[in-house]
Amino acid sequence: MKENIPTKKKISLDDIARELGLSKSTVSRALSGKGRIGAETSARVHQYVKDMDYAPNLIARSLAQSKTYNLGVILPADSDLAEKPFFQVFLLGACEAAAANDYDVVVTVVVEKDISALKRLVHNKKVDGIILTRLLVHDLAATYLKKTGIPFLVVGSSSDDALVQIDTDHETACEKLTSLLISMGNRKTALIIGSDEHAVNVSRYRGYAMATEGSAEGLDRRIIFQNIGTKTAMDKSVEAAIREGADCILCGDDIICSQVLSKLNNMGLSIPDGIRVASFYDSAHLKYNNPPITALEIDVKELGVVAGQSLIDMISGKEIKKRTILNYQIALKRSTQ
Amino acid sequence: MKENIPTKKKISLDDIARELGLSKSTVSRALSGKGRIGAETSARVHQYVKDMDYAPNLIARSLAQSKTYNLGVILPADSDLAEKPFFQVFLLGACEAAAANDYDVVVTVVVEKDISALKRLVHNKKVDGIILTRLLVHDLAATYLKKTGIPFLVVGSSSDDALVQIDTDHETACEKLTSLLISMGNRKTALIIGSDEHAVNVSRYRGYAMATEGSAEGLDRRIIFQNIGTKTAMDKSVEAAIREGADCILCGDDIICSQVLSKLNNMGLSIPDGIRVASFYDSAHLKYNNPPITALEIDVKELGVVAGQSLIDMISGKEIKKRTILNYQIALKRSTQ
DNA sequence: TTGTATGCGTTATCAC
DNA sequence: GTGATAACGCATACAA
Repeated sequence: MKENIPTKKKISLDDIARELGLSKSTVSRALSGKGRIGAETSARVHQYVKDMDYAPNLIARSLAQSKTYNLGVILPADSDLAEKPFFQVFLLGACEAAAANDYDVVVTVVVEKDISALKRLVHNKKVDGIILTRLLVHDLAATYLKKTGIPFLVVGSSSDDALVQIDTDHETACEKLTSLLISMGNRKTALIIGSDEHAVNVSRYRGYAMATEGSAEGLDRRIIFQNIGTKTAMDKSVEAAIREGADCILCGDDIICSQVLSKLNNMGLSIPDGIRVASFYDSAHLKYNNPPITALEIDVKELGVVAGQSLIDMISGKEIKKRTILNYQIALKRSTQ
Repeated sequence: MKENIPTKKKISLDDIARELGLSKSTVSRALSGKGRIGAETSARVHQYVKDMDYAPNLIARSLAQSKTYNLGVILPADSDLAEKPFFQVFLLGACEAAAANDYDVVVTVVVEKDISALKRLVHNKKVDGIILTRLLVHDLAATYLKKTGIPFLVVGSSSDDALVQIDTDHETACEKLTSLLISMGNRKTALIIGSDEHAVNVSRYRGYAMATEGSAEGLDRRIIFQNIGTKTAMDKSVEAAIREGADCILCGDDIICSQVLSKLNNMGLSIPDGIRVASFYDSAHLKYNNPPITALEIDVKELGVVAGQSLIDMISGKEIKKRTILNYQIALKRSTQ
């Protein structure tokens, strides 16, 4: 009887073995390449597998090896972060690295004070390692993961040597940008920045402080606005900065910057004539603004790729650097000229 | 309440059974609740499990049941979409629905013409069902998934009855918004919209066309700009719209809108006095603009929740509606007054 | 109600 | 080089 109908039936190692007159283990070795295997046998198996479009059952492999070939990426769901493109672009990068290594990415969401979803993920052993995409100064997730012993890394900088870190050097970058702006003639450079519970904002603040402390005018607390989260707070900060005679406003990130721009526009201040503006983080939010905004440019997707690859290396038992620093660029635009 | 020290030893059904003088299957039934089980036995098992912090091996369960308890969410990585907050917020919603049902979310990335990552995901059987977060007019991914037989649904609207769809009724929404603007006195309402390869843009265009065709002025092709993707093209479109005497510009989405706003600002046109502006999609990009922008408001996170829950229902064999339509709101703001 | 036996599809450890 | 066979941990049809 001729069978022209392609059989949809899932085919297993057993089937292949039977069909080829071999044993399961031989077929397994032929496919994995591990252990000794005859050249001709291996060729036959590979040919058959290709012809029949054999799909190994990864679940079974997982069970046998106690490995999931999944990476966990933890995203913050706090409302102020939910729309930040950083996390999405990072995720794309991580997916790219994962796919290149035949891993997949499992996404889990946490909020600052509730990491139950993360605990569930670990408890269920659904991933071989975890990436924390944002680091808090007091980070529940990082603290928890350290105790579990599961391989993980954080995107961000910390003085905790127990953490494997991948980050841009925000502190140095912000210091350089701030210094540059001061050297360009801005005497009173204000800072409007988000929550100092976020490690990245602490780094940014430090960079800004280093630069201003070294300047002629020195650091002026009256034009520093930290923990700014709401539109109202930003508006007030801008007003206060102007009142104090700021000639330049540095924004902690892209979201803050676009709201500052809106407020300045509202106040009838033109950029760069009325006031200069720059941002410590770039994104599409700012890219097409008129005038273009001076900002730190970070290759976030690359950050995701590097983080994903590094985590896979950790899982594979390779030694990796405790701290990986990626490059940035200072893009001077018309907003500060 | 004392913190019990996490026991490192992995404990299995066998261990519990031995410890309690029961059999594996009894313990299994006690935990799953399936089949008959004595009340007292069940209580004993549950108590023991709680005390010992037992974590069932989900991989083993997957193998036994041929179920992964994973949802696949397919994200587009095309550069023009990579930073759109829609996908990120949707993903958060999907994760929420998944977590509520003890599922996890596996994210995979595709581009328009390359769905190899999706194929790998399906081939590897890493998920029980799939959500396509954007629908193209000629959608490779949807076509492929139909052939595989795996449960899946699309976020978007299609005339293909074979697709399970979840969407906002963009067509009606855009028609209503356009009609409203016309009725408010805008005689020449221009449209600047993205690729008509995206199903959503086709719907939006149809809504716009329906409304303008029914108006006094009728539909004017000279103020319709489709397939606009680059900043340059947007600038040119805005210029052309103004040249043709447009008194209002409708933007296909938030990204287009923010760039249109930038261009208008550049041209010295004030809103709403010089020209009116509205957008077919809202986001944080627009939320804090000054003046506030009239736009369609969609609860994207809720869309993600509904999509996730619906997919789980499909997987569970429940009958679900072929087409689920979610609500929207027309938010009239100062930009069109 | 509970226990026994078997299957899920691999990988790994041995002999041969 | 190759082939039985035992894990891996759970679910389930069937027997008791």
